[in-house]
Amino acid sequence: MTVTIKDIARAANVSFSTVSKALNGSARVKDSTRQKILQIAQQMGYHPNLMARHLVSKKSNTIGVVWPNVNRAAWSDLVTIISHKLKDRGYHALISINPINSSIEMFGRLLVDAVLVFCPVTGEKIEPSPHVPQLFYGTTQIPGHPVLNINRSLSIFKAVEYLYRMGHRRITYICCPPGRDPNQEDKYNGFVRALHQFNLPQGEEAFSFSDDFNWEDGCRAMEAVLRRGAEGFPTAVVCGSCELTIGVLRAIRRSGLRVPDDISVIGYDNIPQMGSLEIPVTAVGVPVQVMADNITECLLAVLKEPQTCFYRTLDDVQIVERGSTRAICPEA
Amino acid sequence: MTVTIKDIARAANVSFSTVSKALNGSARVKDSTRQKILQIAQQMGYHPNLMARHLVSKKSNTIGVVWPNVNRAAWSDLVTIISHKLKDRGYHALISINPINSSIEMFGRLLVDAVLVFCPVTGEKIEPSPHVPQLFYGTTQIPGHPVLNINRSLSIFKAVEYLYRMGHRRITYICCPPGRDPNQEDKYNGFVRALHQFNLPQGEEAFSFSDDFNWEDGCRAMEAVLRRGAEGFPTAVVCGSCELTIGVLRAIRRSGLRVPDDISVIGYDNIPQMGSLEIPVTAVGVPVQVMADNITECLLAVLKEPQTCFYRTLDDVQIVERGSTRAICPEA
DNA sequence: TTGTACGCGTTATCAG
DNA sequence: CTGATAACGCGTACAA
Repeated sequence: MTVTIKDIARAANVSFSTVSKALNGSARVKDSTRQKILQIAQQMGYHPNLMARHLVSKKSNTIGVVWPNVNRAAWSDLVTIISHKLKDRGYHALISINPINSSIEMFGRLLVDAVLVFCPVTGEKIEPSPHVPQLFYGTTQIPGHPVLNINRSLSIFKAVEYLYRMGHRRITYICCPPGRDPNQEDKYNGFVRALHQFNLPQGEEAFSFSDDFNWEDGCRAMEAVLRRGAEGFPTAVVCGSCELTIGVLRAIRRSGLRVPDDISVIGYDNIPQMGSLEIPVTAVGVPVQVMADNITECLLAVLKEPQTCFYRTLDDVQIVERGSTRAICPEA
Repeated sequence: MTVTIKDIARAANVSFSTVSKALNGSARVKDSTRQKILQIAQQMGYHPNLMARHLVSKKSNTIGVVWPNVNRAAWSDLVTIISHKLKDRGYHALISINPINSSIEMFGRLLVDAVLVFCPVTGEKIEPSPHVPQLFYGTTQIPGHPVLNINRSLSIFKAVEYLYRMGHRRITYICCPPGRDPNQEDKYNGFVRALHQFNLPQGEEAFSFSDDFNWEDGCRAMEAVLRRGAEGFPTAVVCGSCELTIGVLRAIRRSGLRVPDDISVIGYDNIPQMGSLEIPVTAVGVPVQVMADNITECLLAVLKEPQTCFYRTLDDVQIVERGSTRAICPEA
């Protein structure tokens, strides 16, 4: 059925090892022979059998990407860019959206050259595989393994700083509560740190926690804020994610208020989608392109140096202004 | 480094072929031996090498999914469900978001058991691989290969029918023009057929074509409609995709009109996201779950019968009402 | 320049 | 019940 180098060898009247050499561009083949072999391979529709090749060469030019939740908008761009970049480097990215450990296990068996794991905020405890170099993204330290993360704390801090400089003094943070997972802890800490730094009110009115990360949760959290009445009413809100921002905008619109005239909104997650919401939203965070670059480079580094172990955060936080915030005169 | 059945054999003082049998649950192994082997394998951290296994068994329990555009919301749910369903059937889905032909080629080499190809509306000509069973989804017929598609024409027809029954007589279709690709042709035909069937005005005012499928395109197309003034103004619009619907809603809101009081909106693409837009939108189309079920079954059928060739459309069109349309009194 | 022999990790077939 | 042995398709020393 499938055509192998032996078939080609037979057709070309040479040994199959000569075929192998010719196909792999070894110099030790006469040019005329190579031409003939290449041509025959072509017309017979030869495809190298990756399995067999890998079995002997320990190289598949393939990288496994574990991506447990496809739907998170923030990551679909990221994965796309990374996939392209890897392709430029000669690797083909294979994505699995099955549960983390099952995917790692599968990739381990498949003998991909390396695995990139996008760690979801919630969920199963990660069990690294000893059989393949892995890079983890978006989680806390994993002993013995390289981890890349983004500095969420700094992002949120800069968001508050930005609002503060525009004159805002009553700012509310809308996100999942800090206890939920380390990433939320991190963001929360950044917010609290900023409150201290700029001497802003730190009471209950500075927070509205959502139950989860769906837009409905953001909507509810914002509605709670709007119900607080004049004394607790902020002049600006910081949203902890793109999805939450959608809900926040929706709640504000439904209440009859307008962004940014009545209330300023700034969102976490520096992804293009922030510009496509019902109102384009100014966002803070590490740009997707920067993330993709760093992840790809790290991955290739890990590939070369399988034993490396580090915990590195990306601190290249940037603000993209889209007009969802307004400068105001701070009240005396 | 990696532990193989030979290592286990050595540790257990048996031959490697006995290990293989024990691991694969052959009945021809003494129970005590099996227990011992299993235990040793466990504690040595044995992982079967898929490559080697495949090399001999011609089976990888792996299915390649070619998914060229990750960002299309409609498909992310679909892929997720399919991945889960395949997992239940003992297959692990591997996704590639690289260009179609490159991905097919890669999967062909990797020797996945079958390939599912989501064909993007635009783009490269598809070159099926002779080395692996393939199922194509969402495109026109491909000679010699099984293709599954959805009946877009019927969906759009039913959307118009639905609006007609509610009393609407001036309905505008917002989508990419029919010449663009067969899928748009199909939708367009459904709309035109409905206009005929229900004797509705078929002039220019019944159409507003978008340049592309981004929400901005939908927005512009709807703005064009709104500029037409009273005589060309429809009481309802049919949107050709989820993304376009987002833009249409936005244009309507910006113009100060309200849905459904001033204008009814119905969207194509029966996906949950339609309920999460700024206004929940009534949508028509084959439900994602139905699509996933059919695709999975077809895929497994193709897997068993690699030579099958068919072109089948899914006609199970359903309307999910979300209150974005309003019954009106047709003017005499 | 070309061909031979071997091994990669596994399953399957047969003989013991 | 268990153990040799061949095969899967390929790359690579090494021999010719």
